[in-house]
Amino acid sequence: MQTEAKQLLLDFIHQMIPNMQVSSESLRLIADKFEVHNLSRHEFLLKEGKISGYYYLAEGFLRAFTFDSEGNEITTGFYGSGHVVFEASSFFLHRPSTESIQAIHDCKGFYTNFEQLNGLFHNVPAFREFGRAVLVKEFVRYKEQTLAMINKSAEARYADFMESNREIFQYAQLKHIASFLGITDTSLSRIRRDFAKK
Amino acid sequence: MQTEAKQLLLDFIHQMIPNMQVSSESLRLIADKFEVHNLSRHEFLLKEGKISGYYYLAEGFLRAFTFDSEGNEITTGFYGSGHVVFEASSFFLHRPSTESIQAIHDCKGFYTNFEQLNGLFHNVPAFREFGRAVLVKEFVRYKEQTLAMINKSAEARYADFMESNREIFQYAQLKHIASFLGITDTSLSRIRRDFAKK
DNA sequence: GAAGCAACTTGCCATTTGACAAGAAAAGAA
DNA sequence: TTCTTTTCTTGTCAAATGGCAAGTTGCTTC
Repeated sequence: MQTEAKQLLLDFIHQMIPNMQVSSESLRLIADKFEVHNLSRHEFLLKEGKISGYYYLAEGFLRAFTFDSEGNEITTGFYGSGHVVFEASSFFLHRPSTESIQAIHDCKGFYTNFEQLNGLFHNVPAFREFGRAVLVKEFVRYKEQTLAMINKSAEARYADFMESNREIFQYAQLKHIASFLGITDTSLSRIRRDFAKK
Repeated sequence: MQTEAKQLLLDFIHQMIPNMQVSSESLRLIADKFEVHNLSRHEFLLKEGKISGYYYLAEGFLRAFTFDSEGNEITTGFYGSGHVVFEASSFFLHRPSTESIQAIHDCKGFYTNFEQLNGLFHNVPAFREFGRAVLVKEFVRYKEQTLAMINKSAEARYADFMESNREIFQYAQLKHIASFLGITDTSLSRIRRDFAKK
């Protein structure tokens, strides 16, 4: 069902492994193991304490967050269309997640779990390559994000965020962007005031 | 040369993919692509601006660091024996590293680069699985480390670090541990004073 | 061993940052 | 639409944190 909608997923797979031929039989096997999963704004893809699945986000925006030692909600990531979204520790170790992931805009995508994904790795060689490419992409992305927290000032991180995430910036709340940048909403407000002056 | 020394590497590979049979021919291929690489204390495995390789640390201790926007050195990771050490962004994207990696104790290990590793992935199927396992392990490790920075207080992170890294704690300088924990050496000193009181 | 250097601790002070609160603006519900 | 709730901004204030400097300890090197 909804196989035509899954074309988005198959296109994405092809795009992640451009050098590999994938038979239509393999594509069918892959599409079968993902199910259409849409979210409306504020709905959760993953709740703290649950075990993360593997979600290809075809359309919409998501936000991951956790809590600091004083109980403040801290945003750990934003995701736009074209990303595979999962919480690595929870997904690979089958452990309860300390992060939650929530839609900040209506989302369309395709969902699967560890077992199904492992089955595909086993049965569809080209899909292993896809899995590896996703892993590399997300690891690199996460390292760059965390290193920027060290290397750049809050002002610079804010400027970069606005610049390279124009779309997400439209939908995310400022308080969520603030905690993502490692500051409070108060401080972000002051940074924005100073930016506006120039 | 030094093939007998490389047994440590081969043992490690076997341990990372316990369910797979690897022919002795394959093992030879793998061992050939790694070269023995030892470091004395204070020597660099990777310098900022260079492109990261792939290093299996058989013995010794390493420290990764970068600089914040005010020029302070910030330690981003410690590594003990049994770890594969590389800077993900630099290694996978062939880009100059923003981190440096330095020995904090004499090290023995085995080194290779992206091209050699890719060749192995191509020629030795079981090694692909090893590469994937390493990637998962390091990604999970890094996520847990960065989430702990949010979820736990500096005191708790210090207690955890002492508890689960007794060996590294022996060799690492307190100022390096301090920046790893996200605080200054001054603050760590005060935390230690308070810990000692109880 | 002695001298020199680096690491660690501690006190004092300045500054940044966040907490809190009040008001304005925007978004959502009825 | 109007009412209600949430978000955002801005001010004041308090507190945590870091910078700096001095003193001590412990390594290293000659």
